[in-house]
Amino acid sequence: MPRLRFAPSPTGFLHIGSARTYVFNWLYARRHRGAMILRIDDTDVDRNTQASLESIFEGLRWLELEWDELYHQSQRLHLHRQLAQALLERGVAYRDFTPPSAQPEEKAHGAGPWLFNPGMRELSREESDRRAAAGEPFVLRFRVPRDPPRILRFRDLVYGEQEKSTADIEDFALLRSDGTPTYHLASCTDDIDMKITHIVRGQDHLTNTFKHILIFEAAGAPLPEFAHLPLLVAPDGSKLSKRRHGAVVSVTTYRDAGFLPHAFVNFLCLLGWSPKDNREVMTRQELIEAFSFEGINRSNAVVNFREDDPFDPKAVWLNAQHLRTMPVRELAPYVRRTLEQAGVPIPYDEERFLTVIDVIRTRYSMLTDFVTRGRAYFSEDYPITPEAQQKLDEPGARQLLHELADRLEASPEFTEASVERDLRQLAAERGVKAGLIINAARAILTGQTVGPSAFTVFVTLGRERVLERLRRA
RNA sequence: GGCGCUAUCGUCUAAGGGUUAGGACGGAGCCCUCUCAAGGCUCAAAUACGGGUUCGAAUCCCGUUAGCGCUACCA
Repeated sequence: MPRLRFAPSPTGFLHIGSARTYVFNWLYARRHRGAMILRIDDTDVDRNTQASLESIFEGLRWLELEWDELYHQSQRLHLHRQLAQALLERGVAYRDFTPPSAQPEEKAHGAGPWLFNPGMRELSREESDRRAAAGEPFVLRFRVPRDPPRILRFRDLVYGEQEKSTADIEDFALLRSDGTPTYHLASCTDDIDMKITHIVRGQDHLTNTFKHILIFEAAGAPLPEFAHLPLLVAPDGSKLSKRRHGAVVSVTTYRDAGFLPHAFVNFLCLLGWSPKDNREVMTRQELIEAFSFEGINRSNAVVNFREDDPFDPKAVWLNAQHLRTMPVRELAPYVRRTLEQAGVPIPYDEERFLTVIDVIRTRYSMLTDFVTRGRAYFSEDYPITPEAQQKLDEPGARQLLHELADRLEASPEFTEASVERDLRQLAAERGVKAGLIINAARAILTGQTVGPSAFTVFVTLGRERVLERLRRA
């Protein structure tokens, strides 16, 4: 059974790129009936924050992609140290007593890459033990094979055959001088211990993978499959960052803007992945069934936002598609929650509520549209736009609306057909175009000049509210 | 600097030796129409550049350029 993991470090809010990584992991896990593991990689105590941790859970819960197991790396430090100790004992790791941050600028223009600190690889075990026992601080480094170097290879599920010489890999740190594990050590230790079968992560880890292979080998553990994902970038090709690009990179921004979690997931999937059959609007189940690493492409994907419009037009379009086509019964709870949060009343029983949603959702693209553009369908307290005001101010319009109210009240029925008949008859008798009354009616009934068919609006609102509003005109 | 990855319409992508290089979003237009959407139809829009291999290259190879990643006691 496949075991996948998503391992965010709680050093910032949940990033849209991280969310996509989670989605791909989840999709593969579900597709192959595997386990989805959420592991909080909180080994960098200086940068971890509680707010960030909460943002991750909040964001992931909103996506509605549940995980099966949860771990905190900080509670597993003993395992990391255990492996570090074993590697030291076996001689594949060594202590480096060089003080930190000696020459930061020398590296910048240096001719070759830094590989290790001189003298430290050759320290005898006795001297190393003695200095450590004396309390001298050290970092534990991996002794990367050098004489002769080795060619490391693996087959990435997305990027294909990869190889790199150990001559180009520095003796990376395993343990910091305060004894805490670095990312490489902690991550590999846990991946081994949790029996992770597929490591699916950002392409920024592609070259790190060689270090990880070294650790896996040294630990005597079988290699998992690796699949690296192209990165999400800003329109100028730079990587997405909160500082430069603001709220667009945070998943809570999409939630607050009225995206359906499901549509957002759909959008994320389309960034760097394709089912290759031209399908785009897909349900969760369709995504699960269609997902495979072969469909992932290898170049970075641009999230197409702008200063004045923070959302990728395709994301908005996808949201509209889902909003309009998903079973109305599934949509209703989201609409209800959105209205409740905005303090808008819902004067309907469940069935009527569904009908109203079904009528108005055909022109909406965001959940928030229900509280803004759809306000008049729920509340008596709705604004009249200037355009709508104009329709009402047409000569004779108000008088006609009042007359219409009387006729509708007297009419034996109140259906789309009957309302249309009554209205058109009134227009004919008064010698005006039906459009005049229709547009004025929509204006007073909804506060807007745009929306569903006016006759549908009449019936949707119900006779009582219609009469009251027409007479108020 | 070293090592690695990538390059198809503005954006997301399909085509992986033979297609008028396909679809979608966005844009323009037409139809429909009580408005606005939706829907239908149409248009504009791409293989980074230079070499090679081949009867034939977006596709394979080399180079250039550009972007990105790694090169930390961050992850």
